[in-house]
Amino acid sequence: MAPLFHPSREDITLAGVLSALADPMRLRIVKSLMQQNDCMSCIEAAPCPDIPKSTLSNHFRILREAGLIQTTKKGVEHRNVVREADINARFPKLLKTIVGYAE
Amino acid sequence: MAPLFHPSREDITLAGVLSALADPMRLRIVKSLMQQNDCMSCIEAAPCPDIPKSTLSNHFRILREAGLIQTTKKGVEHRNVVREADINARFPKLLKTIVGYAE
DNA sequence: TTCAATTGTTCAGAACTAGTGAACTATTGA
DNA sequence: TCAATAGTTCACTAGTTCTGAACAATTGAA
Repeated sequence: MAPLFHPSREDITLAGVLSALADPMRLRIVKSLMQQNDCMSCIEAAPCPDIPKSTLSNHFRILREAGLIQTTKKGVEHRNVVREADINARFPKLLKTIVGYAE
Repeated sequence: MAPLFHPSREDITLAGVLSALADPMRLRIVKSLMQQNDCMSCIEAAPCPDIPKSTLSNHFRILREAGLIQTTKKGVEHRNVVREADINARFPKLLKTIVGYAE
């Protein structure tokens, strides 16, 4: 399987971050990942259980390619964590401000 | 002609604001409107002169419907201004943080 | 080893959205 | 009355998103 793509810190763009977070489901995923202070599988981080997994997989790909999350394979599941340091280095306070308004 | 639609302050959503600002052209429009401290016509606020006017009109509609700008007719042109007070009331610091990172 | 269960990706088609030229409306000034 | 200007609306095309189905990888049990 092709390795999962993650942009380097410098390649994280404002437009990419904003459009990734503009989707309510993705914003809730990021919020729960940040609250967890730990890695979560895609299913654990999903905001509700009845989302088709192809849809969920797509949302995680968008978050990953925007540079918002880091995904590593661990056994059968993918562990996800928010790249807070990278986002904060690039756009200080942006992530906290936006996620703070997430329901 | 139908009057231009503007959402009330309470109807401004985070997702609407983020997806409106996720487009680089719209973000630049908002930034130049904020720097101007005055109303601007659509053409004045456009980031470059060769944008088709239907495209420009569409971007202004999206900004308007997201609650980011207030548009009023004045003679032959439309004067636009950012609804800073409304956005700040709804999502304090959000606008300034995002626009601060606009190129 | 083999098989089933679990987690997630990829593919393809349907539904939706965005960009744009052309036609249109409204206002102004000559 | 006519031309010029500023925007909107329409229709078409191109591209994106959502989703079910098929697939791949890992694990644990028989």
